[in-house]
Amino acid sequence: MNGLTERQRRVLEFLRDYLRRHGYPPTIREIRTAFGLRSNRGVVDHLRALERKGSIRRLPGSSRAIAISLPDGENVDSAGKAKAYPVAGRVAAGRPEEAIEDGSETLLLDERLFGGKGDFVLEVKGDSMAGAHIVPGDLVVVRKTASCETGSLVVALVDGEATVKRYVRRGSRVVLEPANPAYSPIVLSGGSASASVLGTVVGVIRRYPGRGRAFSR
Amino acid sequence: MNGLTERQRRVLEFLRDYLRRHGYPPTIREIRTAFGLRSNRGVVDHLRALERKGSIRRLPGSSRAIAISLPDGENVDSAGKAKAYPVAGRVAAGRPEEAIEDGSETLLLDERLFGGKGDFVLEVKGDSMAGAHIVPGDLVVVRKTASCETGSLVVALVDGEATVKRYVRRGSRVVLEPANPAYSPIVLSGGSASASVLGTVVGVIRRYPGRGRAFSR
DNA sequence: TTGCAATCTATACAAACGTTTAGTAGTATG
DNA sequence: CATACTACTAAACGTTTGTATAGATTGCAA
Repeated sequence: MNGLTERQRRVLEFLRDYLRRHGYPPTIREIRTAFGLRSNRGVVDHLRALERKGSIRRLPGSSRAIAISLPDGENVDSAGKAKAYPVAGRVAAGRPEEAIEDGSETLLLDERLFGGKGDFVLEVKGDSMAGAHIVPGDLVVVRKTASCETGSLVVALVDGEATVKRYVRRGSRVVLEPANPAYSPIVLSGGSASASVLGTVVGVIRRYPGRGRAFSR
Repeated sequence: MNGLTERQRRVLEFLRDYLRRHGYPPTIREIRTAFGLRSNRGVVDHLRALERKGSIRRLPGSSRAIAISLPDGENVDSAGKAKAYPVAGRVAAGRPEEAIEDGSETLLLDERLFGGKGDFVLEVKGDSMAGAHIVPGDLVVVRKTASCETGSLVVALVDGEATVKRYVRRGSRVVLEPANPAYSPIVLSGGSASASVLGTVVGVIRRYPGRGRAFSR
């Protein structure tokens, strides 16, 4: 289609990726390293080919001066933005929704980290998920998902309390298992509304005690 | 407002305009010429101010390495500020300092979370710290500290490799212990330079696999 | 077989580029 | 009144970076 060789296509892909991630194009040496080459010349050849075929434009003699035509309506946005996550409250401390409406706080995180819509943050209270390397005090990033995959961590509302559990399908049943043998699993019967899944855990943030940490609840 | 001065606002505007037009950011000398300045220093001051105020991010020492966070109003504001952490590379994959200079990426995190100076981010590779609830793929936030408290987690450079260990003082000796019995502890003899502590782990960020996660290394 | 294009190694060099030090002037802050 | 921040000049420094030269290797087509 483009008349590009496989190798050239890959180099172009790398250029686009780099630009998207960094906001500026790579140097020749960076490209060289990325492809494991030992000489600049290989890269120069590829760039020349790409320019000849119209995929890029270059400003000779100047660093990083590679203009890449991005596909579609993609922006040269790049720099990375922070996204504000509402901090809902403590897991096992009441309905998080209420806490969200309560407004209070938001947490800024790089949108590239989790980058979903309608995500929120909860602080973990109990140690029922220590087996899954989630400990009290951790902040979990929760995504309101319609469905859950088996084995994924979820935040569930059980008897009015929000807790972190592992979501497991056993035949026709759905079981919410803690990762700590000291706790007992919860069976989600189909019709009952005794427990509901609020969302999937997509991330964890842990802060170790120390000076200079201002964010606390 | 962003808290930018009129002059700084114009420089930022120029950066955006240049990027839109060329596809790559300008050099310092190009900015200088555009504003009719006679010294690089004026431009450097503006760029430093813009970076301090969160409008741009830079990769020190490298040409045209200015990442511009675009939409003006949508910037980091309101609740708090985001801080840019350099992503150094992988723990147990070479000297992180080199990786930082290598440039790569930065990660934006709420300054209230860890909020220190000279912090950087590493991706954990091995499972030597699973006992401390740090698993492969986790991002650790590292602070360059002069001294360490006993029992705290540190990133140490051992035989040219960066690894996460627990810092323990045993009488006159300092021992770097893994939290996984499969690995053996390392004794830091006073005079020897076989291992050095890069900094203290002040945070952990874990991302669970899923769609819509763009940030990967 | 010859020839060409693509891909790559190795080495070297000059220009481009970011950074620094030292210093000046204006303005706002407390 | 001192302190701090913005905005700039001037000159110099050291490195990054693109480019060039001289090859080698492979695959494919004339």
